[in-house]
This record gives sequence, C-alpha cells and structure tokens, in this order.
Amino acid sequence: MPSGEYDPDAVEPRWQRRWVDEETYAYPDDDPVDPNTVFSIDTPPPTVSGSLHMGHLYGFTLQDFVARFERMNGGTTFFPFGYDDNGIASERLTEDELDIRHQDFERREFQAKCREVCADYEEQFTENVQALGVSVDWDHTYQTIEPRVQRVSQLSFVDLYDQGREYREKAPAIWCPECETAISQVETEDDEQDSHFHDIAFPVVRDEATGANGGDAAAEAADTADEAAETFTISTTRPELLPACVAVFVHPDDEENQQLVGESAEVPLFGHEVPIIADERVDMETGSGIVMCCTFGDQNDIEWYQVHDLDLRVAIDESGHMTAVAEEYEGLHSGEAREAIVADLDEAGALEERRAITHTVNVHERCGTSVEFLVTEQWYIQMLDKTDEYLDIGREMEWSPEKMFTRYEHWVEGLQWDWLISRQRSSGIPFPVWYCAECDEEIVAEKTDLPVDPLSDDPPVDACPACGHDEFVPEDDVLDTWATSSLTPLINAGWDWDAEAEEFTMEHPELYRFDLRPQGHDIISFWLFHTLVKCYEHTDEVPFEETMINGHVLDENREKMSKSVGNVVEPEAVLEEFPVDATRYWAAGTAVGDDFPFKEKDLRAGEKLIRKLWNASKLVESLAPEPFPAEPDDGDLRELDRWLLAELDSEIDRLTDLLENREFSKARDGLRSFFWNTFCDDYLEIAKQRDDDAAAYTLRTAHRRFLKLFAPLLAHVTEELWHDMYADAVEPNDAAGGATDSIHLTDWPEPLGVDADRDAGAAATAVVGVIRKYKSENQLPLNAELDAVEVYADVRGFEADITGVMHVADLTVHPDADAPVETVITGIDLDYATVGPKYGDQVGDIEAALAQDDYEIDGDELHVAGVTLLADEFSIEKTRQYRGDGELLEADDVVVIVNNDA
RNA sequence: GGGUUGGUAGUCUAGUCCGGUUAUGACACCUCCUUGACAUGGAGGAGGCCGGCGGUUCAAAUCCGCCCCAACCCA
Repeated sequence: MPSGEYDPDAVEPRWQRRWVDEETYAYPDDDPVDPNTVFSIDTPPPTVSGSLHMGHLYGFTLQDFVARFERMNGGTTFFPFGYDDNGIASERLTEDELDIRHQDFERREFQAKCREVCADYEEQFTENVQALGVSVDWDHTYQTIEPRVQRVSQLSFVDLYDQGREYREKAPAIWCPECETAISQVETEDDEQDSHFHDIAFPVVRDEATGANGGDAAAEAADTADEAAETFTISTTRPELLPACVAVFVHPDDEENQQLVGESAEVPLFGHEVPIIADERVDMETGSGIVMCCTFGDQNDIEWYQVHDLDLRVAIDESGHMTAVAEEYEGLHSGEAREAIVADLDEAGALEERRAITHTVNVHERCGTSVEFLVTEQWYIQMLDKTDEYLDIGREMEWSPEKMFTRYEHWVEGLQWDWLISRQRSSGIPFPVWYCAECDEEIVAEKTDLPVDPLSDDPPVDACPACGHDEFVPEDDVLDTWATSSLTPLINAGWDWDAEAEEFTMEHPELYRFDLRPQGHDIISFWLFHTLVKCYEHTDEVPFEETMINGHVLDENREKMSKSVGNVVEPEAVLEEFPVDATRYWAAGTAVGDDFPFKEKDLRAGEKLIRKLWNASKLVESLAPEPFPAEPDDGDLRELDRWLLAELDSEIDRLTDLLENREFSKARDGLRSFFWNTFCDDYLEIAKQRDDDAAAYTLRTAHRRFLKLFAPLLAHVTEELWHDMYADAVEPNDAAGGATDSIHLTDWPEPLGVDADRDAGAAATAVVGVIRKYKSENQLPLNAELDAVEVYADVRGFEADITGVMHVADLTVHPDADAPVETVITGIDLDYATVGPKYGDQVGDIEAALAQDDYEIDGDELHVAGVTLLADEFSIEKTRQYRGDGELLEADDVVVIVNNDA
C-alpha cells in the first residue's frame, strides 16, 4: 500500500532490474505466436561506440510508448535491440583504444579485436538503455558484426547477385583520398570552404583546315592577324587538374564565344591540345562562361566524359597524389601541386587573376576530406531502373507523420547513382567472392558455406567454370555497412537459406512484415530507403506496415545541440535530477516528427504528475480500503459514480485512438487533465464525503483503469502502484490472472458501457464549480458552511454530493422551474454558419441594424434589415437580473442562488 | 540555388487538411484559499495586430500569391 512520498530513486532502478531479470518483455520463442496479433518492431541499431545522448533517450522512449501500448492493447510484442558495431566508427575506436593499426592484422584477427573492444562499450550502452526502462526483450539482441549477421549479409549479396541485381564495373566513383576507399553518394556532405578562383589564359590552336572552312572574311582576318596572341580565359578552383584537362566547353547560347567551338585549346604548362565543344550543361554565370573538363573534377565532368567520349587523363591517384600525367608534378600531394602549378602559371604569364572565394565542396562526412571522382572497379546494386517501384513500396507504408513521405519521395526521385556497396577497408563484412586469376570470372560462395572470408577461405570450386584455370584471386573489399544495417528486419525474423528445401526461410515468419519501424527523420533517405529496397528484393514484400519518424532534440532555445557551441544536454545529468518517468512525460510532449526542445519545465510538470498520481492513489487507498467490492449491484451506483465511469469510458476511447495514431502529445495532455481535473478535483473531492460500497467500487475501478492508461507513459510509477495495490488481487478481465504480473502485461481497459445522464453530471459539476468560485471570490475557505442554495437545473440524484462537498446546509433543486430572475435582452448573436451562406453580402446590413438595435423579435423569428431570420439562425443574448435575497451565480445552463448570512 | 517543414501571450504548444466571429492547454506571473492524499495543492485573474504584405470570401490563424526568419533534406 502506497505511503509517504514517492521515491523514484529507489523505485525506478528496482523495476528496471526486475523487468530484465524476470524477462518481463521476453518474446516467446518456443510457443507459437498468432501472426495476426503479434506486434513486431524493427529498430535501427545505434552505434555503440558513443555514449547515450538525448536523441537516443527520446527515440527509445517513443519506441517504448508504442511497445508498451501495443503489448497491452494488442497481442504479443516483439521489441528487439541491435548494436551497430560493423563500421568505421568501431574500427577507429578499436585502433585508438588498443593503439594499433588495422593494416597490421589479418582481417579476422582485427575483427576479433573490434568485438572485444566493442563488448565493453556495449555493456555500458546496455546499462544506459536499461536505465531508461524501455521494454526491450534483452534475449533478442544482435550485433551487426556477429557471424549470424555476417551470414545474413552475405546471403543477401548472393541472392541479389543471383537475381542479377548486382554488377561489378570499372567506372567513375566517389572516392575519399584520406580513407582510400570508394564511398556512396549518401556518405558525402557539403562543406563551405575558403578557396581561390584562378583565371587562366588558354591559347587557341587554330586548325588551318577547319579555320578556313568558316569561310568568313572577318574570322579569317582574325585568324591571320592574332593567331599567336588569341587566348580565352578559364576560371577554376582546381588548377592542379590542368594535366587532367581533356576538353573545354562553351554553352551553345554563348554567342560571344561561339567562334571557339570546333577549335582546339592548348593546356598551359602541359602543352597538350584539347577540343573545344559546345554543351548546354555549361554554367554561363560562373567565371568566364568557358569551362575545362577534367578527369574528374565533378559530376558534370563524368557526364561529359560519357556523352562526348572524351579521353581519360587520370592525374590524381587513390591517395590524393599526382600521377605521371602530371609530369614534373608527379608524386606531389594534390594540394602541393596546386600551389606549385599556380606559381608556375604566374611565372609563365598565364595566370590572369587569383581571387579568394568561399564555395561548397563535397566532403566525406566521416573525415571532412574533399572527395575525388576516380575510375575504379567497384560493386553496385542496381537501383535506378526500379525507382518507380521503390516509390510505390514507400507509398504502401503508413507514415507517422504523413508529411515525412515527401522526403522519401524526393530522395528516390533524385537518385543519380546505383548503390555502390564495395569499400576498400580492412574491416567489415567481406564480399563472398573470388575471381579467376586467368579470366577474371566471378566466383561467388555457396550459400551453405556462409559466412566466408575469401582472404582466409577457399573458393567453392577447384577450377574456373569459364576457363578451367585453377588459381583464384580473393576479393579483399568489404561491404558497405548499410548493406548490412539495411537487413535488420531479416536479421530479426531469422532469415536464412534452407539448403534442403532450396529456399529462403524465416525462423519467425509471423514477425514479417514488421508492424513498426521507428527512426529519426535524418535517415529516411539512406537507412530506411536501403532497408526497403533490400528487403523488398529479397521477399517481394514491403518490410514495414508503418514507419514512425521522430524529430531531433534541440536545446532549451531551440538551437541544435553541438559540442562546439557547448549547449549539449547529457541524459546522465538529466536523470540525476529527474525521474525517468519525468523524461518520458517530456518525450511525449510534441507531435511525432517535429523537432523539439529540451524543456526542464516539462520535466518538472512530469514530476508533478507522478506525485499527483501517487498522492491520489494514497487517498483512494484510504477512502476505499481493502477489501473493496469487485462488482457491486449495478443499481447501487449513484448518479455521480455512473457519470464518472461513463466519462472515463469516453476518455478510454479517445486515448486509445490517439495512441493508435501515435499522437502522444495529445494523449498525454488529455489523460493528464482528465485525471487531474475530473477525477481528482471533481470526483475525489466529492467522494471524500462518501462511505459506501458504490463509491469504493467506483474509486477502485477508476483508479485501476487510470494506472493502466498511464502505464505506457509513466512506466515505473504505475508498476509500483499496481504492485502495491492490485497485483495480489485477481484481475477479473485478465486471462493470465497472474498475481505477480506486471501491469505492462495486463489488458488495456475496454469501456464498461455504464449508462449515465451525462448532462446531469455536467450540470452538477457546474453547480459545484460555481459555488467554489463564489467561495473563492468571497475569500471563504472551501469548507465554509453555506446556509441555503437554490439550484435551477436538473441535478436530481446529485443533491447529497453537492451539499457534501460544498458544505451546504439547505439545498433546493428546481429541475424544471425557471429561475426567478428578470432577463434583459442585450443583443442578438447570429449563427454565421447558416446566415453567412444564406444571406451573403446582406450580412453587413444585418449586422449594422443589430448594432443599432433596429430589429423586431416576433415569436421564433427575427425581423431585421428587411429579412426574416428563423429560430435556428440566431440566438438572443440576455443578462439575468436577480432582485431577491441572496446572490445569483450562473454558468452555462445552470442558475444558482446562494443565501448566506455568514 | 531547389525542395520540405515550421513561425500562434514572456516560454512551449493545440487549432490550419475540412474558413464560421469568445484562439486551446501547460509553465512562468498576480490575487485569494490549509477541503479527510498532494501548498510540490486548490480557486480565480491578467497576458495575443495567430511572422509581414496583398488577394479570394458575407466571414481568414485556417484558402491563394509574394516576401521575411529558422531548421532540415538535396544540389
């Protein structure tokens, strides 16, 4: 039985431990689960190398609201947890922690070290997440590097390869010279950087034959007169790419420079000649409007290379150093080469101007290094041919909130590259592929052998099936980490290859498709998208019924939290000061999808609500001590009791809808005010006067329901109260009926269907409210005795309640009689919804006439401004005047007269 | 540069899709009150040109156009 003050510091960790120890939220692996009622959640696994931040706290808490609600309201819930330790983040962490370099180890050896290092971090992370009280099933966890997941990941590769969805191609790819690996489009970001624009003079080389072909006298004159001196200017931020220059482009609408088209240009310092070509992709606004095309400066260069069949002149190598093409600059780093080339251009008189600018460059998001475009051999997953289908499967999901679908839509529509999945790194999940040393035939591992590492394992064949050669080269690239993290639904469902049946199977087919995928809005474009694509290709099914997109946590001033600004709020500090349930209250405080600020006020409000719930529970306990009646005779319930239970029924309906729609903020605020205002302030205050079975039953029934309704939100305090007050008793509606069951495993309340005169209840509470206000305004204590009160409203059945709580000595109810008051008409209110459309612009005249009291009331009708308004088109505004003894109080439809001599 | 979302009392927020004349609630603020749990409580009060300008309409926080500010996504 609850007593004293609520002590979250003691209570919350106790329940967190018990939930884990007793496996409260375990998914029943062995018992069959009804696929129609199971609720399965697939969460994006966090990187464990960092510590818990507010974004985690917020995200996990939202997931937990859904998990706890669905568990009570629906059926069995599957809520797993994953650790993403297959990536460069954990690779770097391991290197730092052990002071080693991954290059010095064999791949499997290094990965073993990674897992050792990550294990400690995972343990810490697990503790932190368990301290949030989220109802994860800790028996269902996975690491994205573990062998089982490696197998799933390689199976995925092999399946897509078999389907013909993957190909290996030597083509321009985005390359990070610092990390020395290819990367995909999503791993780059824009960075504002200081740079210089260099205006460089390019000499025109007139080809005699073509020059004469122009047949134009003026051109010929220019040709002969200025041949040596004729130059044009190219502006570039990357002069180190001069040796890679393969063409010069002019816009077809650029009349001024049109005469250059068809000629050749000589590249300064390097002396090779390149064609001058017209193409509408030239940006005429930038620099001189004439641009050079290099191998490769940007994506435009790649398009030009492909469309115009240009030469390949690779001047920068995989580590960012100059190649032999750069002649005397060979071996210099591209940055050094830039300075040297600029100096030499200047000396040669070819540098016309150099000015400082800032521009955006594409950098690798991990290391901030500007990316290059290199021609390398890489593996790709084909996507561009199916973007329409991928749009459709995105549309098939339910999006909470709906508006987030447009992000997905724009991302898919804007795709420019197939998905590059090979990475030149030494840790990660290996490609299960070898190549014939003779003919380069691709040899893919057998599904039954997976996982394999070609660096340590042998290929599945002794001789090349194409040419019979018996030597093989292992693929030493690893898979992009998203190639694995995009498989979490399949990992969770236990997807595998059944060699005997020769088909893919699932250990838990009932989980797939998953009911919910929660995640932040920042990863829609890659993580969610890639997951949809891969799971769809493997199963022909959209992997998720619904996706719930949460926003980002901002600081108190709505600024983005950042370490450099110093406005980062640490969960640890918050949890030291506030109960976990208070952070849960805060997390429910905004519409899902919106970014929202950290608000200490919300945490305090949460604390207050927890305390109110605790204190009200104590009062319920003392007003209706055990044993309380489980099922009183229906006729015994008083009007007030029926009214409360009926109101609670509607609240349950409303709340259930809101939670189903993931409208946590409205759910939270609605339930809070119903509990606080209607139950505590109205019903409980009145019930203090009561000492009967009906009241005891009503108090306990309502209270038990409130605990359940609050349980998804305030997980700890409701569990504590449930065990204090109810866990010993048998839950009549709970089939499990376990005496020690968690409240979180009980059934969500169904409406009781109690009949009640809702209007009478509303009138009665209005009467109480108006009397309370009278006392307040007259500075009377709320328990001050009132001599006589007359009520002109039908509050029959509530008399004792009103007299009891308001301490009225003599209450008279006039259910039908009009109040003994004079009414004075003070004006006319129009019903604009009817009058507006009906009378249109005559409304102005009607209003003007009403303002001047120029109207006539005729029975139910109103004559004004030449028109006749019907009864339902207007209402008469009156004030009541009372000339008798006592004081007139009124609210809504009730009139109360108080006579008090005191 | 393009797109998306948001801008409502001091602060946070509901309402905007589907227009209706008194714009919701909380926190903070002011006044009063010890009701059988809670003063960390209760009753009341004040506080708003609904980002700006224009348009549509009898009527606009709500629909349309332009602009400003912020965040995010994509170049």
